[in-house]
Amino acid sequence: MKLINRDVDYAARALTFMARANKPTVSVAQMQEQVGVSGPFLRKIMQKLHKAGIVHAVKGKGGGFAMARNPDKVTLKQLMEVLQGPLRLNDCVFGEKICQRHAACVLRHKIAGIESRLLAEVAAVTIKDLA
Amino acid sequence: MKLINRDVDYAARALTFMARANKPTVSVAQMQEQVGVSGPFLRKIMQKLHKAGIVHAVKGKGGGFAMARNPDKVTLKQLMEVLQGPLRLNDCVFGEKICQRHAACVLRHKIAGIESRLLAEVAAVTIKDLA
DNA sequence: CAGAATGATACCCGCATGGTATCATTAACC
DNA sequence: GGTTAATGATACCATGCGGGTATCATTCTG
Ligand code: FES
Ligand code: FES
Repeated sequence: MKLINRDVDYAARALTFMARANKPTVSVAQMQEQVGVSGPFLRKIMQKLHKAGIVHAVKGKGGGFAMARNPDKVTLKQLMEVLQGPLRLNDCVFGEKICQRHAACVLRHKIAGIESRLLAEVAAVTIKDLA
Repeated sequence: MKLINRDVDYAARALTFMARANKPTVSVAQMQEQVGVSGPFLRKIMQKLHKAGIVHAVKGKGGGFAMARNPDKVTLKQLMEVLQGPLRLNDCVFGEKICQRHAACVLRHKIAGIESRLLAEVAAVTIKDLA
């Protein structure tokens, strides 16, 4: 089981790079070597971050990306939500509709507790912490 | 992201069923309806639990499975380890060999902390709790 | 207008997950 | 001893998805 996937991992590195760079904009070309991933792939990730409002983008020559908020306002949890969907550990293997046990299911209850504590932990990690 | 997969889910239900049944052995045929899964599939799971020493098995007519330990000695963590491998949240996306940053990587550090706390939580949930 | 950058999308591929089928083995019961 | 009911072992299949590439459109600078 992986807590984070590659998208999140690369995003975290790209953002820490940007946070340290302290330039108005950083292009994918400038980041890709440090981050260790191909250009097109990193672009796709950055585009998602852009749509989510975590970075803003400047098109055209001399353009690139820049953080839209302070590094201590971007959490690992946010990246996970944007790049791999909301964290739902306690997904019932059956659809909720089908499963009659859903409300009473003890296992699901236990896992829900674990999930909420885990969420608090990933929400506490910010880009600033990583940079 | 799923914390547990179907195997673990079904195993948990089958074991709680067995814990409540309080019979010398329980056959797959007796469990499959309650657990809500096809016979062959449940058998495969039970066989893994058997290899892992969590249940013991009695072959032949009138046979079946029984818990090898007390329900409060079987944890969710054990089931996860047996049925979906050890929990390693902080798997580096690169191989450890390749990745120079590995030792220093702050993200990996943070995740390692989260992982150890999560492990403690799943180790605290036992079949007895579910039954 | 040319070139450098992102935006949007479509496609591809390998593999883990989830599930089925088949045959072998063992034990109970008549 | 033969039949039947159970597990043991294994091989097979299928589908989704994570991870990655390719392509074209758009926008800005100079
Ligand atoms: S089985 Fe659906 S919630 Fe427990
Ligand atoms: S990138 Fe390999 S450990 Fe951080």
